[in-house]
Amino acid sequence: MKDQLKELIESALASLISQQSLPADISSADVQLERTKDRSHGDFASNIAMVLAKPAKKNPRQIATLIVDALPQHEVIEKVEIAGPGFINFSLSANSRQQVVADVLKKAGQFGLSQYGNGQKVQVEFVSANPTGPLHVGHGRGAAYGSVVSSLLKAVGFDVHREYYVNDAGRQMDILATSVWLRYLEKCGEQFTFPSNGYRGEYVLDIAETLKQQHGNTLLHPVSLVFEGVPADEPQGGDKELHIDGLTQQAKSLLGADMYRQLFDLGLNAILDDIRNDLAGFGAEYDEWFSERSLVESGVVDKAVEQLKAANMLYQQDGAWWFKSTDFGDEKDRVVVRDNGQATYFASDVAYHLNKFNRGFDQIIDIWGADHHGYITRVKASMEALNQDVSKLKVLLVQFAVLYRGKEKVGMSTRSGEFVTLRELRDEVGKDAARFFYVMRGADQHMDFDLELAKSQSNDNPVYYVQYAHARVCSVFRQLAERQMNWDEQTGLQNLSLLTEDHEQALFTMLSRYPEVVELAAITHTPHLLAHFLMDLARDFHTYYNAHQFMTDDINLSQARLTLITAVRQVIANGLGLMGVSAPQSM
RNA sequence: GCGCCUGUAGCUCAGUUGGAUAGAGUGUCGGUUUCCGAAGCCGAAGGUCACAGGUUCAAUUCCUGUCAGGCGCACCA
Repeated sequence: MKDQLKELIESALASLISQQSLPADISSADVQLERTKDRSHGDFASNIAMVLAKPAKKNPRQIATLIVDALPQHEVIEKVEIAGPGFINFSLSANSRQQVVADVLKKAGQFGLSQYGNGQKVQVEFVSANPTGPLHVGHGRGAAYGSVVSSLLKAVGFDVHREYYVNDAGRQMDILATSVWLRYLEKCGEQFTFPSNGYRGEYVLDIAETLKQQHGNTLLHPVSLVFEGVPADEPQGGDKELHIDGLTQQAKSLLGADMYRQLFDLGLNAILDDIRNDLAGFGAEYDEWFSERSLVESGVVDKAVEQLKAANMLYQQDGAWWFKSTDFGDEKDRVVVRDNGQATYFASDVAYHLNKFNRGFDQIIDIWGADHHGYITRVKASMEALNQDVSKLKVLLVQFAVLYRGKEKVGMSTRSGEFVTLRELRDEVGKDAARFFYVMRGADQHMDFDLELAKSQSNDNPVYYVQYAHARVCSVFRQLAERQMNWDEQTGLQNLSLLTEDHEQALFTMLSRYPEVVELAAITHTPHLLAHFLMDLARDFHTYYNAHQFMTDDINLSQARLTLITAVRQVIANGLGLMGVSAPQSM
């Protein structure tokens, strides 16, 4: 519809240019056509006359008149008006406004999908939380956002590959493994002070219990031996980092490399399974779980470092290898290999991103928590240094949701184990409400998440409002059956012209906007537009419901109305589907 | 100190990538049910779009500065 109008304007411009009424260097990209906010301004408005005022050296209303006169006749247009400073307002014909209902019913679940992306390959990486503990509500926003962005891109024709980067290498995982072992020692009856920097969550005890069931007391070493030569912990006037690293060394040497690896994997797999499970239950599906350890152990990380060296992008200082990221606008250079020979987290990130580029994606989207924004520059710098096309890489930041319990702010710390898990949120609020709530706000908006409110299941939560609209249509059809009546789609479609009420016209407009909203939300990575659209559509439906009877004495009118609300139900279902929220028949 | 994000109704947030009279939910106040689900609907009140400049036909939107809040600034992940 919009495209049709645009073509008409372009052909008007072309004929004006050929008549030399307008200068020739006007590009069709200048043609902007927008939905009007106000019904009295018609359906679409173009500001083209005002944009052209300067280059054409004519006043906008004069240009608008020229364009309107040159506009070809077409059945979709009911009326064209020039208004305000030079807007050209288009009103669509009743016939073309109704057309959308037939379109919705015909395409059903496919309505709103498009081929905009043309099959381009897009990789979307999201959540990627360290497998050192269960996901908490902070990860929930990234999970909801990432999965809806993926669905939207898929809906508009991109070939989407969703990925979770598993940080299963590195020091944090060693600390987890060490924590598990120490809890195991406690279960074996040993007594000592748990390291201040260890993982203290309940889940560590569970894994330790599994370890004990599998291995009995065979991994038991006396505490005196375990703590022998280990630097003091912070509360004892020492350094907590050196303390925990010392304990990790003890674990490795006392248990041996093979046994330590078993212990390590037990913890890793237990937590990773939990995360997988959790995300699946939250409606966040993945195509691939990409292991950092696989990059390290297959030498890909070392290779990436070598490539940087070969490109003359590294230098050695104080025993470490530094990447010249300042050459690419970073505020300081970054260490890639530490003086102890260990590669940094950044090194594997370079390798991982290089791997993404090598896999041939047209677009690479990283969705990170806002606390990682400092990494954007250095990661992009490394790809630039390795001659990759950095414009393919987009990093989308998701701001933090500050948790409240009523008026009270909820503190969060993974180490101390005092946090609200995503699973807890799901159990109490439900997947639907949680997802809708998270995605309802722009990702760059710092949002307040009130757990009390989300748990309350009150109508403060807009997801019920939208779902209720869907259920309400279903209810109408149940009522229809009870009255021994039925719905005839053909009769309905043939009588759409009877739907002349303002409420009905408003719904036509809303339905035809849906594909535009999906496309815009997809390409600008802003799923909250879809959430807001659904709330608006639901409100328009509820208003309509209250104002008019669907089952009237006039059979043709009734059939037309039933056809309209069936289309409304379909679009709500499609929209909720993209958001990963269910569309219940009754509530 | 530097960087990123944010500042819009009492509160939570939209604002179609510069457009016409700045919107919704919630809260407050008032109305609404012989009728398809009242988880609904209708109305009222509520604004210096943080502040000050600049860019142009037009600025909540873009630029600069100031103020305020969040988050980062490791040879941690």
